[in-house]
Amino acid sequence: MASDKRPGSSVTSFDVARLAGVSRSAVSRAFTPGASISQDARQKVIDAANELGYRVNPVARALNQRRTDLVGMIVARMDNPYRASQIDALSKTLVRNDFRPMLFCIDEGHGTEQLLSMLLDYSVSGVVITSDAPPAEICNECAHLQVPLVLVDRDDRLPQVDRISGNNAKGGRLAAETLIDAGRRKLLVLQPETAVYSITTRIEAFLAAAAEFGADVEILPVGTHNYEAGRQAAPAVAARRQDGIGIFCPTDIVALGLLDALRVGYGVEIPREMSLIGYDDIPQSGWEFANLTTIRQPVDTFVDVIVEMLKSRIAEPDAAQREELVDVMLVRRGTV
Amino acid sequence: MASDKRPGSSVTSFDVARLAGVSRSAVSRAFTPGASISQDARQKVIDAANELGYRVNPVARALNQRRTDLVGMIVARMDNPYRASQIDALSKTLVRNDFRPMLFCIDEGHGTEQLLSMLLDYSVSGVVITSDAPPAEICNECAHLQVPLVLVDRDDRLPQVDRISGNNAKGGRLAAETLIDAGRRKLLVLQPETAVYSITTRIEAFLAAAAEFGADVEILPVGTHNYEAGRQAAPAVAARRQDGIGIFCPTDIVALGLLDALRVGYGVEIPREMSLIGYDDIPQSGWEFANLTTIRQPVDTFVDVIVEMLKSRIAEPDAAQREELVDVMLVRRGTV
DNA sequence: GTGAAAGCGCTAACAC
DNA sequence: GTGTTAGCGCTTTCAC
Repeated sequence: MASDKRPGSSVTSFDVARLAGVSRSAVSRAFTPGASISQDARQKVIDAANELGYRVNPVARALNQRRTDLVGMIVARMDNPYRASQIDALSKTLVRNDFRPMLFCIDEGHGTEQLLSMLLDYSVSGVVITSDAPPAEICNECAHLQVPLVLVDRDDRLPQVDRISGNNAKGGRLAAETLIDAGRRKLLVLQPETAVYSITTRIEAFLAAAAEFGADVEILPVGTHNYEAGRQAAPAVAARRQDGIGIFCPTDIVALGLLDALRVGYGVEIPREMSLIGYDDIPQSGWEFANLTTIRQPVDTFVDVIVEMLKSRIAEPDAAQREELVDVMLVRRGTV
Repeated sequence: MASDKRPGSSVTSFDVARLAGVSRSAVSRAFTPGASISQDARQKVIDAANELGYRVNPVARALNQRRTDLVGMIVARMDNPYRASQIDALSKTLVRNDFRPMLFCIDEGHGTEQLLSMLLDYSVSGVVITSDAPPAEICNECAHLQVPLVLVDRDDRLPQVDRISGNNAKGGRLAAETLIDAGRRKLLVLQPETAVYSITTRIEAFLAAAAEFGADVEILPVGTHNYEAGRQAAPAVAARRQDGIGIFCPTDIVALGLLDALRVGYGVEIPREMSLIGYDDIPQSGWEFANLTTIRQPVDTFVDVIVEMLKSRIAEPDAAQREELVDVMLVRRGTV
């Protein structure tokens, strides 16, 4: 039988100790993995705790361990469904691993300072930055204070700051190969001016592969990476509909804007007149209107690795910086 | 000059007190709005604190106030862009109001028990439930433990549990009026089997208004409320293309699935052959392929009210239950 | 392996 | 107003 009285109420380790006939230290030890306590004592404590509905108070524990179970997630561009799905998965995985996710959404490096204090003041167990433009200042601060930090799709290389990204190099090359396999010899790549590490890497790999295959590549700058940016590129792209081009958009959301505007606004037939490939495999890419061929980044693997990294660094704060690459795969649909 | 030494480090109220030449209580008071302290003393404390880079330790504070600044956000269906935008906005607004958002994503009432403990153990300042199927058990627990709770688009009526929803009644009626104004006399509404309060209310209002205007209405059940459900309804809807129907989808994401499948799979011309109206105004509804007429729920107003409710209830835990309705508006695009 | 005692950093009563 | 005194509930030396 569990808690009989107001649950979550003020039953303390003291109460449990008394009922179990042990000291408060014993209670503490019973709930501390790896603590030095006899099997017998532990069982008595557990029983008493169950009877009283006791659970250790994480706030009190945090106060003297100077560490909470909180993990800060810093994220920008939540309007990109890919980000939303990352956060969704990450939140669930953190909880499964006994962490408590805090969510900080930012607008491109805005409100950073306040955020920084917040995280540090709460002595979080770790921080995950999944943001295009996270202030380097936070990264440095965390590294400095020994707060485990995982950077997602970022290229900052700081000692003891772990990194994870999709295999952008492979993805970029895959995109080029796919377009070339489809017979496209003239290639076009949309490059957001606000391009960040992951996108830049994809594009570089794309260019390298294109060069290798002897294909022509042109770069078309676009404002940023969202639907609107892709849409606005449509006139320039439509102007080249005679060329039988193959287009690479380093983010699905941009590809979708372009694709949509191309078809609706210009009646361009894809893939008859041109081929298009995106990156991320967001749900919308599978929608009928889009049916976009793209490169999938497996979100679940991402988050599993993130949490694993967090845990290892908590265990070994001084371990060498780690860097993981998550495999990507081609998702063939109808635009190539 | 701010923190000069390791910031966020172990500078305590004691250090500040010494430097300012006051007691630790004075320091505490200086950082407690409304506390009884002289302007002079406060200033001395503030100065000393700045010099030392002191910030009150929220964990320690939480321990004896038995309340943190944490607010739990419980959310399901994060894959719906409307939800993602709500969370994005809510997270930002909470931070602006000195709360710290924790995010718990759930899969339709899964993993609830663990979640409940979490929130209570951390003595959160409040909980916001933006989830189609949040376990009533959590609601009861919170109400019982005096944890401020705001229900978004839910109909559970518990004492001291505040509620907020869009004006679904107005929205449903608006949808009907819009369709009828466009000359549609035969109406069709897609009703998810998993329909929840907000959706049910919209549909009821829609039906009532339709009846009032003497229009025919048929209800088409669909599995749930996501893109796929809308898509699967396409054959049944396409079968009625001769009838010049006006369709109401109580959620944009469903409308988009239907619309997309109708056009791509059946070549249905909208709004020539039929009219379609959605609900939520998610970004994708403004995309070229969709250009969906819909009912907008202003996310910013939503979150402002949510946070305001949280604050008032923290101030007055025993106040009467409140219920707010956020106004909605018609967004005319091209599907009606 | 176990208990006693001493905090973690802060706030809340209570005198003054 | 202000300082003193006690805790908040837990973990952690340190003896045993």
